[in-house]
Amino acid sequence: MAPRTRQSQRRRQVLSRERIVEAAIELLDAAGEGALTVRTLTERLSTGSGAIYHHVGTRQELLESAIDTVVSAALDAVPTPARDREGAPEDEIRAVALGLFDAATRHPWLAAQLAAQITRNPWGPVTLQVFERIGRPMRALGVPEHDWFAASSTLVHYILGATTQNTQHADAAPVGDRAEFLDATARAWQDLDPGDYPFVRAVAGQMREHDDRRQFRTGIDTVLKGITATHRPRRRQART
Amino acid sequence: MAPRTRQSQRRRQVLSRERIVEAAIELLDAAGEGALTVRTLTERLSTGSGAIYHHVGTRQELLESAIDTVVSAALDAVPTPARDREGAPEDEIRAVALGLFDAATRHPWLAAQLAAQITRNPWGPVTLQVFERIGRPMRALGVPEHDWFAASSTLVHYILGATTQNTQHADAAPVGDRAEFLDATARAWQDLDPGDYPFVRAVAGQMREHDDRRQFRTGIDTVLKGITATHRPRRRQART
DNA sequence: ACCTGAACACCGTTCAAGT
DNA sequence: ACCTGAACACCGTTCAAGT
Repeated sequence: MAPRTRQSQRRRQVLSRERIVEAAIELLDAAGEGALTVRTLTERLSTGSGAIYHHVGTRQELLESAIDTVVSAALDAVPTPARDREGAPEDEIRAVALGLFDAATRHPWLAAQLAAQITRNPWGPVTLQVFERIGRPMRALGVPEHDWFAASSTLVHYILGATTQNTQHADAAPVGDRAEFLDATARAWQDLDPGDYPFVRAVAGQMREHDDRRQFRTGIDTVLKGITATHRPRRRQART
Repeated sequence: MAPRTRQSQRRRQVLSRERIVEAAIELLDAAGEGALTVRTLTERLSTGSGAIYHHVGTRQELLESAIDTVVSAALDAVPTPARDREGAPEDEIRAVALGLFDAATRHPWLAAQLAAQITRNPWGPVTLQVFERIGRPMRALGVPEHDWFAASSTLVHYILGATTQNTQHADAAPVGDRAEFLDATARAWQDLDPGDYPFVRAVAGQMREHDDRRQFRTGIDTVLKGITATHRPRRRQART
């Protein structure tokens, strides 16, 4: 029916690195890291494996591109405040951190992959971007220049650890039964030997009722407070 | 030469779950996660693959046992203080955290695997142990009971994030050239566009000279300070 | 019960060959 | 330049068969 001039369109456009990365993200979102396979990719894009390697280099590299794409989009969506207003630095750090947290929630594979990739290449483009967006507002927090790297590292490490821990189990479970999962865990905790695990037993109830995102927010606030308390000590510090 | 009565000894004892886990840890230590293969394991233990599956269930399970073994050993090596002495809770939390950090340094595969496994099964035996050892002293920090779970989570998340980020790249690089690696990274950072990455550029020098372990320690102190500052506010909190 | 090792169904990656 | 798809060298896991 349609004229022949745009024939390439029905056959799913031309292949390109972007289209491959896009398809990879869809596969990852649908079923986790294990679902990203060169063969699945060739089916979805109806090509041969060679075509993919022509554009992409390696599966690992493709995964990195997927991470980079998602993280960049998340960070770009966080607005940069116009000028340093009242209490602005804390607000921006919170916004960046929550932007990452929410991206990890939307893409359940992200946190684990991000953590793994950062260990593999600690200073790749993704880490760089995260550091820049966290570090820039941090400077307005009263931290002396020689502590900038340490303070921003602490924030970034907390963000990475918390998102990894909180975002859903990578491949397993149909996502919906989170409440059920927390409930089962809480019950298991309550059944622990009180001699061996008094603390875990005591917090089982809090664990069941906690809200991941809310807790992440208060965690960020705790770290921010630690940074400002260290560098703006009010009067002398209490001894004993 | 030796009498026949102990024939089993030369042929590397009998196979057991413990011996398999032990061999797995050796393989991991020697060459990272990729080196742990059922086939390599059968060669090292001179058996068939079926023998391994008879004892172990699955490769994933074996990996979890390896993690559990190493983490348990690290935590057990940290002494529990006799009674709550002066400033003891902070000291114990620091000791536990550093125990984990040092274990991750000795076993370069550990941090990444720990992070991955915790995402897979957030409340498995490993997480449980870590939480218990961190949470117990934390109670003496002045945190009200309804915040116990949140405060201990913040600590644990920071510990996991920082060890993951700081412990060497999993499989790559012969470990030795860390200084060289930091140097190359610092140079790359200094060459970044100052318009795009002013912060990262500014801290490149600090990055090169930083000491991972020392920085981890100050990170823990920052989080601890954040916790105590939140829950023991001196006078009223400064507004604006 | 404990072990053997061939066989199965998958991987990622390469490469001669086509257009 | 871009793509095809068979082939290669690996995986984890199973299972009939042995002791």
